[in-house]
Amino acid sequence: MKILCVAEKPSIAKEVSRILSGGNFRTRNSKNKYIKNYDFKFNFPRKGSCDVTMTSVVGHLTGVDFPPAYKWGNCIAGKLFDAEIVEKVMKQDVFDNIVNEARNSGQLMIWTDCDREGEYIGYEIFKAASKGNNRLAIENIWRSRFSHLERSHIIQAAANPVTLDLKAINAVSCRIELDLRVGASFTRLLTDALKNKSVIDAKDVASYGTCQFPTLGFVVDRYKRVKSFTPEKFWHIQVELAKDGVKTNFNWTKGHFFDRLYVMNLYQECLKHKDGKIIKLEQKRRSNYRPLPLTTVELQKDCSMFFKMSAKAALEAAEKLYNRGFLSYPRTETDTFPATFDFKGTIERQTSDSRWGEYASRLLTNGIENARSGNKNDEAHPPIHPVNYVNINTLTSADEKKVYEYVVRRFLACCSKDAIGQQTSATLLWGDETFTSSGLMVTEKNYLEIYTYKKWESSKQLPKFIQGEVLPITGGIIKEGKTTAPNYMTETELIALMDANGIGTDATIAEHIDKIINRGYVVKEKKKGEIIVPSPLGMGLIEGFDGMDFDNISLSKPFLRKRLETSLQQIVDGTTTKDEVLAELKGLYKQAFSVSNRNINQLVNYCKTVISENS
DNA sequence: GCAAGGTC
Repeated sequence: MKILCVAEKPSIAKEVSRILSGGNFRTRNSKNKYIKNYDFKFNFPRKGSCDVTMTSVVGHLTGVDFPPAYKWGNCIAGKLFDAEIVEKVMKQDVFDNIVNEARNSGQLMIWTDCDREGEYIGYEIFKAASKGNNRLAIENIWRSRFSHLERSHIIQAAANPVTLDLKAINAVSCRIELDLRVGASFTRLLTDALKNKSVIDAKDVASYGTCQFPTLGFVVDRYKRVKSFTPEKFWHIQVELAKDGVKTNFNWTKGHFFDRLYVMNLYQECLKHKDGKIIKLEQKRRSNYRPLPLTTVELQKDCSMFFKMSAKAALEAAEKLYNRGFLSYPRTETDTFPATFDFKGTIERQTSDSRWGEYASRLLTNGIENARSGNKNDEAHPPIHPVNYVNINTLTSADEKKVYEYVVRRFLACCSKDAIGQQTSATLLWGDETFTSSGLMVTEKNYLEIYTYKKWESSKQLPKFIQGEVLPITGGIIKEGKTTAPNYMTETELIALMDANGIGTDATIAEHIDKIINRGYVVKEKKKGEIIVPSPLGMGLIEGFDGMDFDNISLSKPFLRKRLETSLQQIVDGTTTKDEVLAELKGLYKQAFSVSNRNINQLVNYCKTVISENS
């Protein structure tokens, strides 16, 4: 019996082949330069000794589009909500390889990632394989379930296949259809209308996407909050006292008030007392936690914050390092290491480095701390970690140097002890009011020694107060402050917002940000750090849509996309169906489209006004 | 010329 195994990407095909064959496999090339076919023997408990060919695709095999009758210009944009959709092969050479290899195979086994998209890619592989071999039936397809590449886990997965999950496949096909219909119809509507009035160049496209616009919406929303902010004054009491020649400031436990007179009255009462009394002294042990295992989103947030690197550049650098075997797979949502993870071996490979090698050695001698466990798991990939050692001086790209060093330091930090400090705090009673002051002493830096990006330092120490002691107040004043505007959006914050609202995935968040930059909807600006602000066009589009009278929905906010995500999960869980979700969400977007279509001139004129006001 | 999702 011959069994054809197909993974989602070349690296998995190679590694699984190596494990199942015990290293004894033959490699054949395919027409695609990334894809190899591996032949070996393996004993499947259900079939006995089999000839296996293991190969892979490179992500999705097929894409969707409208038939020629619905080409841009051939029909009105609104028609696209109910137009026929055709599937097209995007990578013919990859597709052909599956067709060929399936011809004389008695069994197909899918080894794609254990997530929703992986299930759908499995279905695409099945369809390609059936082209070459019509004896393959979907209900007989083996689907392996594996979440990492540890040997015994892979052997287990090979022995215990399940069937393809049609519910997950339907969920993805629902997403694909909705994104295409909504994206294409709104993009054509916007582009044609804006071009018609010369708001955008003839060569430009004004795209709408279910992820692009909520992303743009976040940026516009923040920008408007900054611009419309009016500071408000507030008042509070601050006290200073001196002991042993050391002056210490105490802060009011009541915080601050916006009513000056009220604060004034309390202050007047305080002033009747010359002395204050230390009524409480406390010593607390403080921990500063080592970081969680690294996900893609965290990597991008940190690289943006620490190195001013765009999310896209960070992911690209990590991908290059992965392709040369230096880092593990860089697209992961998992922040927990598998129980079998080889921490010792991974740390040992870093001991020769001149920057962090000594620390790595010390960890090995003094004991590796168990990494913390987060609560995210994509069931497909482990957290990002260094695989093989590379001296960063030999890397040519500055981004790659930074990303590799960061991943190593982050990993070593994960295996280190938390930082420990002692916090001393004192409470002072002055008249009827209480005030506090505290000092921090970092006693053990631990992970902070290696994770140099983060600062947690000792503050000024408190003098040795004594419980109950009465000390003269050397300064008690009313201080005026004012509320400050929120800051402009940083890329780090934008990534966090998208992640929290389910806009995009670990693999696509960076692309969405990049896209709205390339469309000219937002720009990056240097202003004490890098910020992202909307362009007049981006402002105009969001405010234009927000000004329309939709029925309880918004085209610029993340709610609809989030609702889709929730519905997709319900399809997977079996509590609803693809048809129901499509009917509901397509209906909502279709309504919004017809309102937009009616008011498109208003939107265009509005964009025009905003642009001319800002030029 | 349109989307978002995989991956190289």
